[in-house]
Amino acid sequence: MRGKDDKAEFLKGTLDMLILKVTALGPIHGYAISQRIQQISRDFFQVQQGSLYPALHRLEDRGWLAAAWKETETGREAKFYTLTRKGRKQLEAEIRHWARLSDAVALILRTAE
Amino acid sequence: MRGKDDKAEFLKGTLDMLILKVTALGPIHGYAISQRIQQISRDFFQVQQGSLYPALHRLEDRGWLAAAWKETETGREAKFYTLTRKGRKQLEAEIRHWARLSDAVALILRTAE
DNA sequence: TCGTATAGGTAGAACAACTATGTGTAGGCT
DNA sequence: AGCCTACACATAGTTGTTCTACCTATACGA
Repeated sequence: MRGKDDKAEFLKGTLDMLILKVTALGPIHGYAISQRIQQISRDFFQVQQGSLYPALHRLEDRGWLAAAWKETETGREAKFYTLTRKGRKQLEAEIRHWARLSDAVALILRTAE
Repeated sequence: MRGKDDKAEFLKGTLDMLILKVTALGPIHGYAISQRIQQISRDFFQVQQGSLYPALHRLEDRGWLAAAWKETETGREAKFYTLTRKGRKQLEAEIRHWARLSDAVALILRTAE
């Protein structure tokens, strides 16, 4: 069941940016974040729970996300995460960095043999 | 001196692909690989020697690069690395993976707020 | 003679993501 | 009643890449 073709792992460092981006769309709880990332990426990314929750705590510790317990639409308790002002700045910085990085990679991959 | 604006670190996993790509252009020694990557990426990537040599040994161990001591144009002994057939396949796989991954990231970053 | 560039390398720390495992509720199937 | 899946949170321990910091040695120019 695992290892279908490629295992779609994250490049270390991208997960934080993607989580911040998804929370920028509105308050959302952890489990839904992983579903969203999977859906939007058309099943390319599958966020393991052992990656998700440590990442959320990390982002909260850094003051980029704020957490609060609320009820979901299905009546269950869940921790909803909101992007802080600091987190928004961080997200913008990470997006800029990603753009420059992927441009640099493209430059190298584009060099003819 | 370090930490000018962004420190241009590698996303873990990209360095191997970039090294393979540079060796695909022809036999080249380690030190020159790091120069090439820096030049082609317009100084975005700076390959530290503590990243470079472990990576080269890793790639050689996996059979993706073959090494041989030769003389440089300046008359010094250096280890020249050549991409093996297996390494070329690996490079192609990594490029495909990178394309899909950066597409998936773009999908998420593109979602409107 | 001293510093820089070239050329190779290792040791140890940091850190993120993974696998595996745990808790507990709710709902559906047999 | 028993079992499975989905939902929702979480931690422990391992793996692997990259980093900083350090080491050797040659060649060249100031």
